[in-house]
Amino acid sequence: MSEKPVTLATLEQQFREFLLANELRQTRERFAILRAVYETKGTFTIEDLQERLKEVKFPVSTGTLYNTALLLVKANLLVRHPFSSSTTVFERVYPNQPRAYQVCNNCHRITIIKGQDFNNAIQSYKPRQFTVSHRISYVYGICPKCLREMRKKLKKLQATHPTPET
Amino acid sequence: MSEKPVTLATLEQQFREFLLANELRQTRERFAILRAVYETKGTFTIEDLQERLKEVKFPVSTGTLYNTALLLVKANLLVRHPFSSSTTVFERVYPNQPRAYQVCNNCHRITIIKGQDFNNAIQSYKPRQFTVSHRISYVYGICPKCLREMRKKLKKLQATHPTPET
DNA sequence: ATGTATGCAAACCATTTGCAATGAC
DNA sequence: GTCATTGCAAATGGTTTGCATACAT
Repeated sequence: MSEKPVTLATLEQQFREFLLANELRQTRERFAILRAVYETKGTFTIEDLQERLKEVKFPVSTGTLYNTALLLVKANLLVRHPFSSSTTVFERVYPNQPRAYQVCNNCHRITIIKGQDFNNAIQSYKPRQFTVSHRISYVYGICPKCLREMRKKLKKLQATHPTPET
Repeated sequence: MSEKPVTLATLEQQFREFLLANELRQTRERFAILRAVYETKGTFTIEDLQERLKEVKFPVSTGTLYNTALLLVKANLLVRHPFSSSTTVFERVYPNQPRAYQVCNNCHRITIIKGQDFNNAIQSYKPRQFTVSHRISYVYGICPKCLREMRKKLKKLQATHPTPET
């Protein structure tokens, strides 16, 4: 399957086409932000991005960052994750390889699922009418560590208030 | 496969066990909120929930709503969606049937994917070590309507600034 | 030249927090 | 009776907005 690790040039081209199609301008800021997104491994917040851009000597204002993040999401180059409640968590899109995240609802630890079989299964869905850009899956549950802790607590409590059944 | 439409009683039981295991109290508010979540079809915000609870004559304060929403997420009874930027969008968990959403990044229209084949594919992933509660997938892309509009615009622009290639 | 995008700082509003009062245990 | 939970209202801070300036077209 298509599995080549997308280059920055490809993403820039994609962004350029998007801007063109929507009659938006190709500014230095927008491409600097795209590059920063591309170069950031893993998830990040707007604040992280702003810091990164300062580091590479291309500081961008907060307003512009929010505005551009919105554009990048529309251009299918950036995803918003459902993690955290206060600050929005973003991550760049990996068009060729669908991503799956395992999320522990108790400790909020997040793991990227590697298994190719799972990813292939997700890839297999081909909707009519809808032009797919990328796919993201979340598997929610409890991680082993938290499960152990919860069981321990439950046992302790059952010792205090024993139930008639078993 | 397991496909029975979960009853409120089951969810209450699950919540009760969660509260017990975490040494949290079983208050009227918490169960009223669980019921409101259960009875709300589709996605909703905290504000929506608060309105709903007012309607059923069980008004709950904002702080409590946020607090309980967090607990319900931890208890695997509620999911947070990655939609919208300002207000968080929630939806109740459907433990037996994995959910998939088709999201248009341009107009933000969201469709629930029905196809059983896709859902079965997602179900097939069985991680070792991790206790799965539920699975959610998002297929991002462009809906037919937006695609048509973008193509129209592109064509119009190409007429104005013709490129040498084709 | 024209008008959109940026920077800056103020405004907004969803979410969080603190404290006194309530109610689960 | 004890202490977590609630309600209320104020504080917080992520996100949005408005306007003058810069720059892509």
